[in-house]
Amino acid sequence: MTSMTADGGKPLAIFLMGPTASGKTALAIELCRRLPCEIVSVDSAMIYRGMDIGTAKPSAAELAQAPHRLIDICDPADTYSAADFRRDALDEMAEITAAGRIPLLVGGTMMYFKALLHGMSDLPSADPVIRQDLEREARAMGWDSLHRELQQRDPVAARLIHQNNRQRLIRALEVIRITGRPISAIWEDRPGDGEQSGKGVKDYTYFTQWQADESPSLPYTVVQLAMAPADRRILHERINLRFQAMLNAGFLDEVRALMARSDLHPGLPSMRCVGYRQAWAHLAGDCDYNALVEKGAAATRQLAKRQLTWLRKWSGLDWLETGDELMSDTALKIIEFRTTFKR
RNA sequence: GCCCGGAUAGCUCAGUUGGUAGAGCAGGGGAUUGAAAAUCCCCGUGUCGGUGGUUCGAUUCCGCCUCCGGGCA
Repeated sequence: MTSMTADGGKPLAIFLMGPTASGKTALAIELCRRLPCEIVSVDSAMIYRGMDIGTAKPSAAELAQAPHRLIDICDPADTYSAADFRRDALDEMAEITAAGRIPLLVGGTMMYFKALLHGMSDLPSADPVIRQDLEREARAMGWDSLHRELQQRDPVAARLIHQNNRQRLIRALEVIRITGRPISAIWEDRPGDGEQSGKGVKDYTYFTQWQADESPSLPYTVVQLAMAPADRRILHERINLRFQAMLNAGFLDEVRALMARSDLHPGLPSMRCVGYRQAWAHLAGDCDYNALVEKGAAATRQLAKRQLTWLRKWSGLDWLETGDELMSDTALKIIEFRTTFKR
C-alpha cells in the first residue's frame, strides 16, 4: 500500500498541476475519496472572496466533500504574493501532515508551485509608496531613464530585465531602494535552494532542472502529477464552453457586485484576473457582449498557453490525459510507484 | 431587373501611381524571485473571389461571371 512517508523519512506530498480548464478539481476530489488527502489550492485567483464564478472555484457541495485550503483568504482589495503563498502553504502542509494525512496541492499558478518547491531569495516585500514614487519618476523622466538607472546600479539585472517590462523594472529598483543592494546580488546570496551559490547569476532563471525529491527547500517527498488534454484544440474547446457557462451562471452579476464597491478598481491584481478584467471593461461600456465572449475566452486560452510553457520545461512530472476515464486509477498507481521505488 | 460599394492572412481591414503585399486581433514559441490568471520578448506566403483581356509583367487597369452589403424598381 501507499506509505505516508517515503524514503529519507520525508512525508509525502502530491502536486496536481495543469492548465486552466483541464479538470484538476474533479480529479483532486476523486483522489480525496481514495486516499487520505487534504487539498491545498495553488491558485492566485481563488484566494479572493467574492470571486467564485469567474475563477471556477469549487462549488459549496464540492467543498463540503473535499475542503480546499487557501481559497477565500483575501479580500479583492488585497494583494498577495508567491512568498506569502509559500509561507501559508508550508503551514497548511505541516498541519495536514501532523494530522496523519497527505497534502494534495492542486492548481495552475505555476509560479506558486515553483516558489514552494524551490524557495525564494531573501528579498523584501513590495512597498507601495516606493512603487508610486518610481512610477511618478517614470512619468516625469520616461521609462527609459529608469532602465538607465538600473543599468547604473545593477547591470546584471538590467541585462536580464527587458526595458519594456515595467513591472520587473520597478521591482528591481524597489529592491535597491529598500535594501541598498542590487537585486541580482541578493539572488546570488541564496538562489532558491542555495545549490548554485557562488556560480553567479547568469540567467534570470535561478534553476533549470530538479528532481521531485531533491528539493532541499521543501521537507517533503513530492509526486508531481500534471494533466492536460492530448490536443490543444480540445483544451480550447473546453475553455470556450466554460467561459460561456460562467456567463450563463451569472458571472456578470458577480462582477457588477465587485464594481459596486468604491474601493475596487481595474488596476488591482484581483481585477486583472482573466475574465474579470474583460467583464469590467464590458460593463464599463468598452465593448459589447459578443466582444466580451470572445475576449474573455481568448484571455483564458492565453493563460493556458503560458501555463503549458511552464509545464513543458518542468522536470519530474507524471502526465495524465484529460478525458481518460481511468485517470484516477492511473494517478493512484503512479503515486504508489513513486513512493515505493526511489528513482 | 438596374445602380452603387465590397471581395487581400483564421477574423477586421490597409496597401501596391502595374514589378506577386502588411497592420491590429486571434494563433504559435519563449521568459518568469513578494502583482504571476500579472508582466514582457520573438514569430506574418496568403491561388490578393473566378475568368478573359491590355501589358515585358496584373493582386493593382478593363470586360464578363460568382458571392456579400446598401439603394432604386
